[in-house]
Amino acid sequence: MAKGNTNPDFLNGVPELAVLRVLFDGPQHGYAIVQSISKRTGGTLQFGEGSIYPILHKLEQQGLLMTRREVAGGRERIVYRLSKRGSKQLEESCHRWQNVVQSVQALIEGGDNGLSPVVPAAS
Amino acid sequence: MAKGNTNPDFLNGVPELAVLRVLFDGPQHGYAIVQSISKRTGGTLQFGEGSIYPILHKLEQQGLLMTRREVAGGRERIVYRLSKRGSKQLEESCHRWQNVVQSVQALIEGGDNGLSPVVPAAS
DNA sequence: CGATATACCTAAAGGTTCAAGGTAATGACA
DNA sequence: TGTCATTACCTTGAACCTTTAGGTATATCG
Repeated sequence: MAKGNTNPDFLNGVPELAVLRVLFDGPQHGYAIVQSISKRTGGTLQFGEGSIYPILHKLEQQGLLMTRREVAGGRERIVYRLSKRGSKQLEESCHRWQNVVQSVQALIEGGDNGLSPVVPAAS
Repeated sequence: MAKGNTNPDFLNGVPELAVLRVLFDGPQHGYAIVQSISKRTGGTLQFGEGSIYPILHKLEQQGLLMTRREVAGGRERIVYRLSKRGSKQLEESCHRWQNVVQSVQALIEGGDNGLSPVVPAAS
């Protein structure tokens, strides 16, 4: 049954970053966030609701998101909006992300240029 | 305790990739691998031995690494070398990594410009 | 009414990484 | 000789995150 393949490739912390980023462009409710992410990445990044909602709740608890109840068409929806601290966190997360990308890139590409090989054998 | 906050997030599957990449440049033993990674990334990526050894064992079990016992200075060391399948896996991992990077980048940068919405504004 | 899409939420499961410890052998030093 | 620091290898326990797969409820359309 549930194959439970958890953290697939290199996505870790990415859903959280995605949520923050999407909300940066304007308030949305959970269901819409899920689809915005998919839409924005051309379907490459598809996080299910089961991944997003827990994050939404966590971020709200941390004060990074504000919520507001809205009624649209008789349906109640919870609209999430980025707080000031949320914006800050987004910036920080982006920064860390770039940092990781750079490091990994250096690792991948930084093959045999310049660096001296590990030859301790002297004595 | 807890997973601490030493290393930022976004590192999932990265240690594995790092191990494969480092070994691509030549056989090494575990301890050296740990330090090679740190050295190559200028200390940005520092995975402890507790992270690396389990990966080493897993990769060996999967046939991606070959081992050879060596005796250097009376000490026995286990030297790991990339297998053919390991090389293939490295290439594939790099590819997936680039893929994720692209997607996230699109998400971060692709605010509301450029991409055509799904609804091409009829009438 | 029944089916579908929207909207929200939770539980169980599984894999990953981390910190922190443990064991040994060597070489240096006094 | 004894001890210290370093190298090398290994294991454990906890905590974390994401996913799958459900569960609930309302509105709209045929």
